[in-house]
Amino acid sequence: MKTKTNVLTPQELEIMKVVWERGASTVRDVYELLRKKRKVAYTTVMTMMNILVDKKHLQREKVDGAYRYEPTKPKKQVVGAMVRDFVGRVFDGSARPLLLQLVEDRHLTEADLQEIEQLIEEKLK
Amino acid sequence: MKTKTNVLTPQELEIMKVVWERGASTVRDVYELLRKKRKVAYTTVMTMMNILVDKKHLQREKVDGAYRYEPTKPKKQVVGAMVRDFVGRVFDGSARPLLLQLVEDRHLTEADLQEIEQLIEEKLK
DNA sequence: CAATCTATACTAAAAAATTAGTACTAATGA
DNA sequence: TCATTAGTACTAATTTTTTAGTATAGATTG
Repeated sequence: MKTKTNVLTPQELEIMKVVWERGASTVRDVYELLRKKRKVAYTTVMTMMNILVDKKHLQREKVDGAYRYEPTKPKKQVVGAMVRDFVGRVFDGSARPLLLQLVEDRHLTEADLQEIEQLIEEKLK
Repeated sequence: MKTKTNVLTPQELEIMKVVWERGASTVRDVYELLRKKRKVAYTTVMTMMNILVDKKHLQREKVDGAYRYEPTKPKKQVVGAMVRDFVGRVFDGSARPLLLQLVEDRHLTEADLQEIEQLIEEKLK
């Protein structure tokens, strides 16, 4: 079975976020955490994690009888790919309109804006 | 059939982009355009456009026998919602890390950066 | 050791997304 | 007017995503 995009689906992302945060984890670890937020079956989490192994987002190894899953790629890299995919699809690949939207769109505090400004100045230097 | 997210799927977005660009369009209009880029059946486009009517992204009216479909909401608004959804899912709702990524991530020309800086300055004033 | 619990494999099914075929109707052009 | 074509309705298949049940093998404990 071939996947169309190499980008994480929402549920896959949800699990990856847990594993990035916790580091190497068992299905149970992830299950317990997700369970706090919503109803989900243990086996569902396992299926998802195994799909993520298929997709090379996780790798697993047996430690003391139980499998431990860990990310194959750092979060930054995967999220970066997701951002590029999103910018590609929604803004035809140009980040500028997205930037403009974000800056306009009052989702940022003054401190945020100042930090961005700083960064831009550094870049422009 | 209930949809989980109210956000456009990739294929839906592809069609919406055409209709936002062209304004009120027939299935054939959209079909011809998409066809230039990839193989797709006329009826596929129609199905998608009717799904988009169900989802209230398009509305249609009969003009001279043929249906013409037009967006119910401006592109900016829908894309804004997509950005918010994305930021919510990927960055837990905070736009700042996305901004930082984009600014760092060499997808921007110097001119882009200057424009953003301008905007930020205005905002901060 | 038998009962129980845990992790995993195997299986599968519902829901959503994507794609498209077939048949019917209305317009049109010869 | 009749054959052809364009538009539409109706229907449905395939793929992907999401969710989860059942069975089994190994560990655990009373």
